[in-house]
Amino acid sequence: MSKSQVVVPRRRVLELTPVETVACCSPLMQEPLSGEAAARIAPLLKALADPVRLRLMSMIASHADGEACVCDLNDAFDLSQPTISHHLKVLHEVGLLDRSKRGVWVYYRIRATALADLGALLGGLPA
Amino acid sequence: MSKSQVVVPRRRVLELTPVETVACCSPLMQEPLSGEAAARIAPLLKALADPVRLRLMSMIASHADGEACVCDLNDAFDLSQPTISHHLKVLHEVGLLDRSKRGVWVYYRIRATALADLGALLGGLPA
DNA sequence: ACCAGACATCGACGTGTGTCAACATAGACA
DNA sequence: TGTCTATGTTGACACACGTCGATGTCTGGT
Repeated sequence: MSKSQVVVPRRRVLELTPVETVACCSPLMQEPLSGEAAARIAPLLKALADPVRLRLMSMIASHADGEACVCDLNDAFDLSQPTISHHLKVLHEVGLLDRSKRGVWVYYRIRATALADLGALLGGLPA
Repeated sequence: MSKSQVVVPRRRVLELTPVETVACCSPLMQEPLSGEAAARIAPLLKALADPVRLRLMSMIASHADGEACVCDLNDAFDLSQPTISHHLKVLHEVGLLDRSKRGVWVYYRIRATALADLGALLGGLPA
């Protein structure tokens, strides 16, 4: 469990992808969400709220090394390459996927903390 | 395949709200999601992937007794009554909210297991 | 029976979203 | 240089979605 993954330190004040701003919030059930908090979290859920993107996340996450090449993902769906590229972009823009280019190939990797934070927010991780 | 997509995870054969069919699935990261699994889960996330509905869930959940009257919810937003009613319907239809009418008033209640299952699915909580 | 209040439903409008074909870009290699 | 392959981008389309005003449906009280 010591795999190299970028992982962010605790304290940041920078402009970050939306997912970075979620970890702060208490579980959904504890107290009413502010309008701003809801506006920050909703895009993350919206990014996941698509069957194709859900499968993409799942395929990337369960892939060896936790990353997957676009070429592999393309073949797994009966959709055009631009469509897959679009979905990956959506997931990347909200901060759920990291993107790294090696040679001609592009690899996507899930941000472990992102899903964990979202899950905790919904399920109320007992900790 | 043969029937409609009833797909019983365990023993249940009833017609159930979509949320009932989620609990069976292993965390997102464990193995690639099947097309059908993704198609079942996505609507749940889509229901939550809206700032207003997120706040509605949060307000209901954090309310005393875990339920809230529509009249209270209406006042908390700067939206028309039909709009709130619509959002509540969406959440109810996917099985995230229970609905009970007492007198003239309608009360909505969170399905605790629903959010927990979703959270576990995303965050990997091994419940 | 009637009226008033609490919610739901309907129809319509503007906007957002998933998808594709066509095109653009960027490495690798001869 | 030029060509091939892997991805991203653009423009366009149909469809879904959030919102509203108007209307319908209950229920309780007068």
